[in-house]
Amino acid sequence: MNYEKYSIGQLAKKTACKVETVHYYEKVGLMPEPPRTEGGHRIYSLAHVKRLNFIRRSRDLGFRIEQVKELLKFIDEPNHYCGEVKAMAMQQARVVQEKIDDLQRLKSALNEMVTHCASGDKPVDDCPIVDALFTERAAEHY
Amino acid sequence: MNYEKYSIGQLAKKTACKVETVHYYEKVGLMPEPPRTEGGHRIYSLAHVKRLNFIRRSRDLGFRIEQVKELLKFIDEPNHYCGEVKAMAMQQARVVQEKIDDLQRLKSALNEMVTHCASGDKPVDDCPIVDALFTERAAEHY
DNA sequence: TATAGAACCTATAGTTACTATAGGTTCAAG
DNA sequence: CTTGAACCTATAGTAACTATAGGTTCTATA
Repeated sequence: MNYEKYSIGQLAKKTACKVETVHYYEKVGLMPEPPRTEGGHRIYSLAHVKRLNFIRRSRDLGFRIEQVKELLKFIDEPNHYCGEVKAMAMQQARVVQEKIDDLQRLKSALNEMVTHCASGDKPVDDCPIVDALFTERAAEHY
Repeated sequence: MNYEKYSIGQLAKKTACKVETVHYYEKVGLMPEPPRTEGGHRIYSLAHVKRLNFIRRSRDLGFRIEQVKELLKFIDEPNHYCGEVKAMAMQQARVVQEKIDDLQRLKSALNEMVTHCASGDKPVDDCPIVDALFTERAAEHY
């Protein structure tokens, strides 16, 4: 009962995705080349809406385009098991956790700098933040 | 007593920065054009080492190149006060906190998906993770 | 001093995941 | 039938580098 057709603009609106991004996803092979009107305009169906939702959600979760391709392969090809998808999700969770840890360290460093800079009315050459930024880096000792 | 001179390769090693990156920083105006040998090779001094350390550390802390330029302006120009630097560090700490929050949400979403996917031996069309990824997005309701 | 090869030089292209632009065509409403 | 929104393709731009090509200079050793 759902044989609705969509223009690329309608597809984009339904998926909170820009038209140019849909073009781009087609170019890099995430979205298939859809049928066209006589005049050459793309015609999409509900399956395309779902697929684009999948892609956008995966991207939002931090999967890179190549990873999204792998996820889509699991869906497009028969004989794949949920475990493969689960493994990718777990791996992605680990990657995200590492990014969080990095950012936490970074924030601590910034906060510490700010705390040491009590007044803010010193000239810049006396600023503890600037001092900290000039500190030589670990690589110094290679 | 420190009038040592460095080639670009030595500078790069001392700052854990690639030679190409130094070229790049010069091109975009973070590093000054240094004196050259007769043959055209760049000659750096300790001041350059310090400046590059400052740049790299700022970048590591998540400042964008344009922000690093502003920080350097505070240092290069007279009559700036520590407070300006402090304000930028505090702003940067806020930006970092926002990124952390985003990633935390993202990780929760991934973990929740993984938890719902108990066994992993189901075919992909039954996978709760795939289901979740197909879920239509908020923008649907625009 | 001659020479080999490491290090340097410039300029350009590639990376990621889009976004923006230009210049032209088609569609749909009135 | 006209108008203007939406569409089309192709190309360039974004951030912050990294990599490559093709050529020159420096420096250590014979």
